[in-house]
Amino acid sequence: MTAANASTLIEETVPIGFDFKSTVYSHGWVALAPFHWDPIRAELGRTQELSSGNLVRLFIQLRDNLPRPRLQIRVHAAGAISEEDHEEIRHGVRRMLRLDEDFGSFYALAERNRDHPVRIRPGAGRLLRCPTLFEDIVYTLCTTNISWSGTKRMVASLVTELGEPFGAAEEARAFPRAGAIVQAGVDTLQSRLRLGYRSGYIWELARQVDSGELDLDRLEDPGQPTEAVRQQLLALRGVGDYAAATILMLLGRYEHLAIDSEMRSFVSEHYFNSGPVADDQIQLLYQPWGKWKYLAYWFDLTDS
DNA sequence: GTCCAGGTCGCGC
DNA sequence: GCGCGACATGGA
Repeated sequence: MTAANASTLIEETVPIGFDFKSTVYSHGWVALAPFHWDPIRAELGRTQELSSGNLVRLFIQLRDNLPRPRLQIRVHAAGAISEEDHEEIRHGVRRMLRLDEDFGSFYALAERNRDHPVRIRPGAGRLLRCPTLFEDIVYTLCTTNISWSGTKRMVASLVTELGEPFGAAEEARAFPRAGAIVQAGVDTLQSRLRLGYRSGYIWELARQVDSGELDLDRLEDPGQPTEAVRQQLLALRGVGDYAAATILMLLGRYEHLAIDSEMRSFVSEHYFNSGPVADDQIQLLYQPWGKWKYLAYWFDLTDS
C-alpha cells in the first residue's frame, strides 16, 4: 500500500423525500463505533477498512440547498484511492443509508391502513446500517441480553482493540475485519474485550466468514425467500428469534418482529396501560402490516 | 448483595 | 413442541 494520503469528494443521488437525520437517528446504530455523528455539521462519519486494505474516513453530509438534494461524501484515505476502493465506498454508503430500498408498497399499505393506530411519516423509515452485513450481525449479537450501554461498550472495545488505526496518529479506527477477530482468539475477546459469553459466538461467526465457509453475500440476495434467509440466520450460534428478526430488518425484510424487552415495554405502556402483554398480543397488534410489521412498529415507537 | 438488560442454548419432559 | 436454568458483564 502506498504511504501517500489521499482525499476525494464523492456525490451520490438520493431518493425523493430522503430524510438524512431520521435515517441516522433511526435505531441506535449511530451510537456504535466507528459511527460518529456531528450534530453541528449534521455530518455522519465512519472509518472503514476496505477489502484492498486501504483505510478511509468518510464524512457524509446531505446538500439539500440544491434543486435536487444529494449526498456529499468527503473521503480521507490512508493510501491512494483505486477505482475498486471508490466503488466499494459508494456501495457502502448506499447500503448504510438504504438509498436503493423501495418503500412504495409500504406507503401504499399505510394508505389502506389509515384507521390503524400506527401513524406513518413520509420520508422516514430508512434504518441505518453498517457498510457490510458482517458488521451488522456482530452489532446485533452485541445487543442480546445486555443493556444498551453494554452494547456500546462491547462494540467500542472491538474497534479500539482490534480495528485498524487510520494513520499513525490513530485518530480513528475501523471496525475489525473478520480475520482480525479470528486472530485475536476467543480468550482475548472474553478476558480483554469483555464480550462475555458472546465471545464464542462472535469468534465463530468471524471464523466462518473469514474462511469462506459462510458467504454473507448470499444472504443479501433479494431473490431468496425470507424464510430461507431466516433459517440460515438461525443456524448461526447466538442468533435466535430476536436477532434473526433484527438482521432481517437490516436486510430490508420487515415481516418478522424482533420481540425484545424494549418492544414489550413499549407495547405494554402504549397499548395495555403498562399491564402484562403476551408476545402473541404483540404479533396480533402489528398483523395488519403484513410483510412490513417491523417498520410499522418502528414508526409506532418513534412517533410516541 | 440482588436484579436485569434491545436473548440464546441445551436439557429434560 | 414447551419450560427452565445457566450464561458474562456491568449498571442501577
